[in-house]
Amino acid sequence: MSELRESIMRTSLELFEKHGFHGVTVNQIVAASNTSKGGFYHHFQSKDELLFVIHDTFITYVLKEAKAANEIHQSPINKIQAIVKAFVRVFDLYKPHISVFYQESIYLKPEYEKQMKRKRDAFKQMVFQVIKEGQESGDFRRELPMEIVGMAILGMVNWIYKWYQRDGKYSIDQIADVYVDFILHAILPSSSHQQQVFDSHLLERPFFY
Amino acid sequence: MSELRESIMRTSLELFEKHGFHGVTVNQIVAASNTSKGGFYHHFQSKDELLFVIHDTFITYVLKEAKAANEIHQSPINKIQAIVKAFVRVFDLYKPHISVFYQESIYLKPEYEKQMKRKRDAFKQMVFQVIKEGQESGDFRRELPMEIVGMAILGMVNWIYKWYQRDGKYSIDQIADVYVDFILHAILPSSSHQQQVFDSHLLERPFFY
DNA sequence: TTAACAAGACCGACTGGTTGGTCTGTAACG
DNA sequence: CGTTACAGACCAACCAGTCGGTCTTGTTAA
Repeated sequence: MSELRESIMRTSLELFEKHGFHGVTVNQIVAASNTSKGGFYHHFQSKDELLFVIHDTFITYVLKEAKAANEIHQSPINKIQAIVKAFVRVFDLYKPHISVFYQESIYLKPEYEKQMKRKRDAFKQMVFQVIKEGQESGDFRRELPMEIVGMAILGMVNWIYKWYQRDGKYSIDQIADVYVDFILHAILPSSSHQQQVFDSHLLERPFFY
Repeated sequence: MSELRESIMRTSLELFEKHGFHGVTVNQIVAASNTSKGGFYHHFQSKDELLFVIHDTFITYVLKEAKAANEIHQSPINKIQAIVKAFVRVFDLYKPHISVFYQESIYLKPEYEKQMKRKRDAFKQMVFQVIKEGQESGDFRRELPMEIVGMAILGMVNWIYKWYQRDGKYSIDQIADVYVDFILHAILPSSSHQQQVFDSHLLERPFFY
């Protein structure tokens, strides 16, 4: 790919994360990328396209990871574990993308917005499906409505972009493990706790206990 | 207070929620509020002040509710239950405020931003404190780091603004009850589950079980 | 080897439209 | 008659996007 194109993306990502899409002008972007208006508009149709590309980069990755996690494992317990772990880890790789994604998605042009919605929904449906399977197989508690549990899980993970910092107190893997433990305790029947928790990777990696 | 001022706030809130702060011009606001530039700037110093007032209205309310819930109850279990319930219910009352709050807070002017941060932090600290108390008293599991658990809870609740709809499948009280159940299962020791769940209000209001 | 040409990459002054905010005027009210 | 509440024409700044032009790189043919 083009050197300059990559540079513009990296630079604008930082700027957008700090000041928001509307808080950054194209002139600022080209200045920070050591290029010009001409250079910018040679590689991007518009400022909006730049916003879209940022969105697409990250959501495409998440979707791919989730599909892989879903196919590799059989039981709902292992599936949800793998999806959550992969999902949480994404925040270490793509935090700037995600910040922009959630802060500015409202400003995507309709055509772009449609594409995003399709991919977002595909991911959401995968999570819902796993929970449903788990409830039907009896691995998960049946008392809790699948949709609310699903949104609770998506919410607690998505919110990570608001507070996670790479040099913070906890590593992304520690956070992922706590989240998995938290979620499994919440959705597994009480009787299977002991067993399940000890089966999980939490014992293999006793970071902070 | 002034009739017009309230009208402007209501109207702009709807517009901001739908199109974002930058997607709405002052002219659109005054048109939708049946007033004029003069009317607007008679009541607000700037468009930014309007954004601030929206933020402040909601966060002040949340803080008040949380303090009340915290003072009324003694045990960490009841406290966390009450705080979560109150917190979730806020999304029914103030969903537009909250949407704007989380989407556009990045654009607050520094002076406004400072005030917001103080109140947000105060709320966060209350949640952290309750979890800490619970872990120290042995009511909550001690294996999970308080900060991560706290952010998980804040995240799953905060995310509600992305999907909750008043005329949706589940009422705000149902959602609140599921969240409380979900959280308590996650943070209570396994042994106390049976007991706790039956103690909670979940049995008093068997909506959908 | 090199001159001629083409095409893509990049430059930056300029513009047209938009937008937050101001200012002068006026009507209602007490 | 002064003060508050509002109206609406106006303005200055800003900003995404354009456009004519230059520079670089690759290709072809003599």
